[in-house]
Amino acid sequence: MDNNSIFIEKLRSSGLRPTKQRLKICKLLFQRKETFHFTVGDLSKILKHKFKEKISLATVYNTIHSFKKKGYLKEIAINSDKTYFDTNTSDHHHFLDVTTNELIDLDDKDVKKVSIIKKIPGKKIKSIEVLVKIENNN
Amino acid sequence: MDNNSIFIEKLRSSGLRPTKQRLKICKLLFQRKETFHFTVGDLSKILKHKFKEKISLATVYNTIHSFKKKGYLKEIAINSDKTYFDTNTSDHHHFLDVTTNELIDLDDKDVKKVSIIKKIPGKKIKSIEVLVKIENNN
DNA sequence: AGAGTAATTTATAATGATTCTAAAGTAGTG
DNA sequence: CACTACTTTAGAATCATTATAAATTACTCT
Ligand SMILES: [Mn+2]
Ligand SMILES: [Mn+2]
Ligand SMILES: [Zn+2]
Ligand SMILES: [Zn+2]
Repeated sequence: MDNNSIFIEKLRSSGLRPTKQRLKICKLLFQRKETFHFTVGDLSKILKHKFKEKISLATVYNTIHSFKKKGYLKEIAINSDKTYFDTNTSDHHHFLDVTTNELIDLDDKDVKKVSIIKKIPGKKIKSIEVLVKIENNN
Repeated sequence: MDNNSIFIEKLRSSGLRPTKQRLKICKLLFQRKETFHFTVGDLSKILKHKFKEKISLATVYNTIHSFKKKGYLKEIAINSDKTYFDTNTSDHHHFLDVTTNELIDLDDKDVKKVSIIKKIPGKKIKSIEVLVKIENNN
């Protein structure tokens, strides 16, 4: 699987040069079966362990912001302290395990259709997202 | 309405001394019909305008954190940039007007019961909250 | 009321995540 | 190869929040 050339194409097609830093970050973010939820700090640490050549923290920030702008990442707010990003860019629901602080995507079919009864004049609904906090039994 | 003595009682009963700073903050937060959503920065500015004697920013932070610990305030995460607090401490849903960044409480009866189909072994649901982003029609 | 104490307030410093800056390096173009 | 725009980078700046430590205040007990 030559994902690298896929990433090169992906970057080029959105006007971003496929630098080695961006390609490494692509590999880390987009070569997964599961959705990845992370902070820039997390990501920077993982990059440090995974690759020999250092990527500066500023570059990680720059890259994540470009990717967000291009629609490859979504910013999510579950905790006021840290900024989280999500490789699943669709509107979707989450489990948040409050004991581990882990986020898990919920599929649309895992939640019965949410319907909002109240209307606000002059406003329309843009998205509906559910956050389900979970904790250990007993 | 001598709310002041009510607040004094409320504070005393939870082991907090009713200082003049805390009483002013109580007035600002809890003498409202509508739920109040705010940041500590917001609150500090309002206090500055409303009262002649200055309350130091450190005290505002201290007070808000004590109030949260005592269960009089709830912290909510809707934006990664800022920490918001909510005078409605129950689990509840929100409209977020993305054009004005304004938060509006949704009553339970404004949202059809949300039911989560997926289960995670060993975990139980602690809360379910819906965030509905709204924007201008047209 | 006055003394003793523990809680509180406060100015200020420290922290830590994020953003900014400006210089050096690199990719695409011809 | 040369040119230019884009990108990376180290380090500084920013800003919200937290920590510190000294001064003040509230409560308790005589
Ligand atoms: Mn938090
Ligand atoms: Mn944000
Ligand atoms: Zn997600
Ligand atoms: Zn609310």
